[in-house]
Amino acid sequence: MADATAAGDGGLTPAARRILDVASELFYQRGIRAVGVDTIAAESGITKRTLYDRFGSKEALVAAYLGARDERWRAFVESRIAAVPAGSPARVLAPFDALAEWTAPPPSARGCAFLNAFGELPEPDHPARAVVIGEKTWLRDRFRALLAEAGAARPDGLAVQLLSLHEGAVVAYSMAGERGAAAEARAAARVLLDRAVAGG
Amino acid sequence: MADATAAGDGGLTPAARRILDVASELFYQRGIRAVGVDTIAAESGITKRTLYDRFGSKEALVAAYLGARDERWRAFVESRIAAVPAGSPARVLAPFDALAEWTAPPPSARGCAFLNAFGELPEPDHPARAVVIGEKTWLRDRFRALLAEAGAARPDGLAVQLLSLHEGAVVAYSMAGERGAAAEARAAARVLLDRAVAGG
DNA sequence: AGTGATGTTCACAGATCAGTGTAGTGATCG
DNA sequence: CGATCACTACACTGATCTGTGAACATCACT
Repeated sequence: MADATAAGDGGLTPAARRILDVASELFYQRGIRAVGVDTIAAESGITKRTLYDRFGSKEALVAAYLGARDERWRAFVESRIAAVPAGSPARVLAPFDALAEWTAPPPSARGCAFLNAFGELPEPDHPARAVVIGEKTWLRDRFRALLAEAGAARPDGLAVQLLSLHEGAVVAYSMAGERGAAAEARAAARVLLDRAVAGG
Repeated sequence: MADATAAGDGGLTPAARRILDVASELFYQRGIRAVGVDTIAAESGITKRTLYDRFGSKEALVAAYLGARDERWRAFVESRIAAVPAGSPARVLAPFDALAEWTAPPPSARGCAFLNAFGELPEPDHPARAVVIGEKTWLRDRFRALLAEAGAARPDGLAVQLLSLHEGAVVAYSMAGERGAAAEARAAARVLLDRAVAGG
């Protein structure tokens, strides 16, 4: 049971964990194509042989990086949704609270990892593509469900509007340096939501 | 006066023009780092020597690509702004009309070239970075000016909201496959605008 | 005829890329 | 004991990367 190689770490061996951690940071900060496997191996203090024994290819490592990030982000958003009492229309705005928290302290200025990966990996069959597309469609569907729950009018269209506000706020934050973008997006979302709930 | 090497083509020689056209298409479709100068030279039927004689470096070619695209895009937006009579609050929405037109026919699905470049080129001193950041800040400032012109309340904050809606619509379109994202974003922007002009 | 700009051809440098082959170490488990 | 697993060490392949050097052709203009 107290298996050192698995359990509690997503089934990753210690070396695989280090590789994934280091690769995640490097991919995010410098870009995916800009980081070579030699660099990842060197920075994580693990041999390239082990990297390939654990992940199989750079493509698969990239997919693992984005998959793990996706999982963390979804859990974070869900926690902020759960923090708002069910039945309250403000639940719809919870993803904006999560975003505000995420953009609060460090001006990392590297923006959305999924967006960056999307721009860098146009190959339709790249294993990471499904992950990045899944992340955006998940958020849209999440908005849609929350809107339906709140009894908002036209939940499909409004979900697209809220998704746009959310994604655009990340862009405004990272590219235009708008530190208050998440708060502004939330305020705009509230206006749209109020209208749709009150029956405008 | 009838100088064949300059005039009417941004001062580009015929070979430079071909290189820039081919490189622009390849950079946009496949990503900047994914396209080598050898490929650009081969596909444009021009030698690598000429490429370096005209542009100096790949970095500079990338900057030229984004600079030209920025210029075209700004002119396109300005033309749509000019199409709305001055004094009409709907002028503020003109960039959304431009976006709707741009996302209308082909599901190119490669999204915003500036966003993609931003994700791919984190180096702070890359000559293309100023261009991509300039594009986003320009649009924000344009929104701000149009809002001030329309007498909207809180033009600074609203400009960030409209910028977010605009940029997010591109993301929703390219990544989540939302073909109606531009129209939805425009509708949301109108709600926000009406409120700010009527004095909500 | 002379000059300068434009472009070609082709070889080459030096680095970096993803990925593999082989051999060996130490620990754990049945 | 023997097998398996996780990992190291290290050399190596073949491709691709950005960028350069040198010699030559073509054309326009003066």
